[in-house]
Amino acid sequence: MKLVVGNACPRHEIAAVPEDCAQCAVREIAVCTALSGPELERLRDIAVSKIFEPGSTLFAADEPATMVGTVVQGTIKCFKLLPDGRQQIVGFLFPGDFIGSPTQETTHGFAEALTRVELCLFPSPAIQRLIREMPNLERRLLTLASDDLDLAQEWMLLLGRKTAQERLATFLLLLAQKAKARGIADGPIDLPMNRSEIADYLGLSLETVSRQFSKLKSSGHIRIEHNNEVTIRNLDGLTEIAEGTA
Amino acid sequence: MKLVVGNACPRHEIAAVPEDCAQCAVREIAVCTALSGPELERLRDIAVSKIFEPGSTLFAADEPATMVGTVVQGTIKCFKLLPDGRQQIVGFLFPGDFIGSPTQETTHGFAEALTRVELCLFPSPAIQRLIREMPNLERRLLTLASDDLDLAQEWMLLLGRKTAQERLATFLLLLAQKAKARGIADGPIDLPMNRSEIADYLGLSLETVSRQFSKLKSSGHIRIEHNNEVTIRNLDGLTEIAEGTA
DNA sequence: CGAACTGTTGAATAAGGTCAAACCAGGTGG
DNA sequence: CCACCTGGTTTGACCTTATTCAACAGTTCG
Repeated sequence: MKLVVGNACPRHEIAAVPEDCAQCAVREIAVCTALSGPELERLRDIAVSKIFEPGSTLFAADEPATMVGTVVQGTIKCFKLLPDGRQQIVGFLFPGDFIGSPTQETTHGFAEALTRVELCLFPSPAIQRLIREMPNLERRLLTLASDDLDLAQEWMLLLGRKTAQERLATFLLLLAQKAKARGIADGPIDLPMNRSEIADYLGLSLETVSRQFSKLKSSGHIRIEHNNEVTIRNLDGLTEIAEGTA
Repeated sequence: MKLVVGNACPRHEIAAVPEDCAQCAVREIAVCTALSGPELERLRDIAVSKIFEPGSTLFAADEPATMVGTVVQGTIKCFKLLPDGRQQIVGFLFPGDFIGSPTQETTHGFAEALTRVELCLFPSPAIQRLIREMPNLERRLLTLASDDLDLAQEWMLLLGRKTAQERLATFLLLLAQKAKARGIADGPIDLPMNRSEIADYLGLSLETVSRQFSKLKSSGHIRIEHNNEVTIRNLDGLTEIAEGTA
């Protein structure tokens, strides 16, 4: 596996790259779970590891799509922009998530690192060749795309029809669920994004997000520590709020 | 190709089914464009034609996903519901569009016919077998899923960040664009859905949709006939409104 | 300590929702 | 033929929710 350092990454930040997929932190949950043996080796052979510092841009909209890959470490926000600067975050990506679309020629949105991010990248021409030759890989990508589509549609329901309170509750439950999928034990949920970014994900203003946090806190549904660690104290109650059945 | 009639379809409504894909109205734009010759024949062999009357349900949420297919005629709304009845339409499907996800075991939303709908359906087990054997088909499905995902994210931007006026303008431009893709010449756009359904797609109330129609009408951007035929009189202006640059 | 940042809270405002009445076709039946 | 109904739509008046603007608090870091 080759090692490349992102533009925004100072020399001294280069991380050690695992030679062996078996030791990879996200081996069990990323795209590569679809592969094993020689197929996995072929994928590893085209992989490039790249580090991005917090705040750095992974790609902008309407550029040629040169890379797709797996998030190994850190959190990414994917978003769309309106000409006047209004922003809608369409998804946060965590370790194990796949970034980029292997079928699209150009990017259709922006991606930015919220924390220090390590990516396991696959250059487009190479991955497209592999997809052709490895049906397992293509099936996995189709499954991922379908799941992403379903999540996006669930979010359309949230953005189109839910109240501010319901949106925040849904968001916290989603984070909890995603953390669980990554094998992170119950306990405080880490919020690698700030209030403004949560607002841009939920289609709200940052003040409204803050107010809704306060409400959930004072109603005893959650506890907040250091502004970026949330503990769910009443899962059922929070679920009812999220679904509008409270 | 077998012929099956949907529950809601009285006997006398059975339509003639084309024996030959070459004569199919959506041959040039549907999934099947990825295939030809013997592959196309194999797909046709598992296909089942089914008619749905306006208002009938194609499938509900959280059912086993037994079918996927192509819309041959008519318009479908796909939507999500909240327990209290709030509805978000996540997409309208027109002739040539693909419905259903071949990878998902259960449905994740509802689908309902807005007009008389003719579907060219592929039963799940059979299509999954074909996908395994025909990489062209799988690649096409991956492309479709990626495109759907992008549209869904574009809609998240609309639902999260656009004003009522911008939403309606964007909606009309989308319909015009989709009509064009189906090879329908410029000219009045047909609205097979009512104001309430447009509202449920745009995350608005039906009254707000109506008011925004009136505004676009009196500002000369559009003309409306019979409440369901819209002519765009100022494409550039409408585009500027849709993007928030007006 | 003070600057810069992020988050919280309050007051005023605006956008869109809700409720209700009027409108306008397209049918139905006297 | 025309009055009447009916469903969808439009329009108006009022209300609610979330936004905007603004002040303030808590942290972090030089």
